[in-house]
Amino acid sequence: KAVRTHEQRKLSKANSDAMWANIESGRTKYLKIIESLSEKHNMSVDWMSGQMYLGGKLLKRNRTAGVFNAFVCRKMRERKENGLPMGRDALALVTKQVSESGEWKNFDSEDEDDLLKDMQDEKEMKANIKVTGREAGIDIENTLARVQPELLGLEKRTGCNIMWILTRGKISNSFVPRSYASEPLQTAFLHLYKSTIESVGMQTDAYITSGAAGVVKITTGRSATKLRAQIREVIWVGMHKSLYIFFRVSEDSVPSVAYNSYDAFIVKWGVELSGWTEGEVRNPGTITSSIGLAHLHAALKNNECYWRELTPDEWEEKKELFEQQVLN
DNA sequence: GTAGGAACAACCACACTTAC
DNA sequence: GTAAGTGTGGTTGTTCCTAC
Repeated sequence: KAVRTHEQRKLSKANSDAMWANIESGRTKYLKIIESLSEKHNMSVDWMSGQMYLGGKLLKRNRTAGVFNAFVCRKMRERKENGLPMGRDALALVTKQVSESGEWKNFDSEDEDDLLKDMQDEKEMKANIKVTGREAGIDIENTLARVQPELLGLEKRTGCNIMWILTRGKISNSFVPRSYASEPLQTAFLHLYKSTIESVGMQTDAYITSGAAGVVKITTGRSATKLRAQIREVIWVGMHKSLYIFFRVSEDSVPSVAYNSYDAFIVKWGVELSGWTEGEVRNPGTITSSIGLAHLHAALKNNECYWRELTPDEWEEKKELFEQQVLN
């Protein structure tokens, strides 16, 4: 067997080092671009990274376009140019017409090439520059479809046991959590933890995305506005009741809820909102996440978040703290 | 400062064929 | 057998703006 000379090894090492140095330098430039774009457009670095790594014309498509679709594409364009109504029924109508006429089957290969090229050009013109949940879901599906057979093969060859769990990163991700465990691992999970790998996956997903179990995604209506209104109402009614019960404050003299000067409000009235779920107490209008609103709404409905009277010691402590804050 | 609606963005359904 | 892909408008979710 030929052995590389000392010089050859040295040269190879130098080339390898240079390559990694270039890669690192490229990474640095890339990260700087991501950072500057996220700052410029006021988007998170995570979001911009997703767009940069996964989006644009490089976006992977696994299916080749067929002549049928290309012909539908051309017919739709002609329809638009002729000023015919488009609307959401237009595509259904055109696909039906194309299907019934069978015209698309009678092209020679040259015409077919033209059709496909036209559609390709159009696609290039309006390349998908945004990464959406759909793309992420497809990416996960395709990747797992490639990985899973490899893992099964590894199990067969070596006798090892494998399990994995894939969860969402945030509640708005549109793909579903999934998991896999080999047979012995499934049995072991059932005996040791009285739980299946699927349920562990689902629970983990719920914890990661919403921070607590039992949070249900809101899907109906203009929920944010409705929830905010309901939250405000429950808070106001609760405050009214507690001020009346504790201090006999009449309906006419009930203060408006001062979210922005909440500390001063506590010091003045000696009551506080206990069990607030979204950090510091603030105007529900500033809570932009629907899941955050749902959290708070559920807590108020379940009386986990409620108005309570401060004890004399607590009130005194709050007053002192507030005075110090004002002085500072 | 507060409340709520408007504007904007993202996602999905629709009929049909065919690549995978 | 399943789902991607063809274009548009309706629905849903988020952010911004205005009236009080």
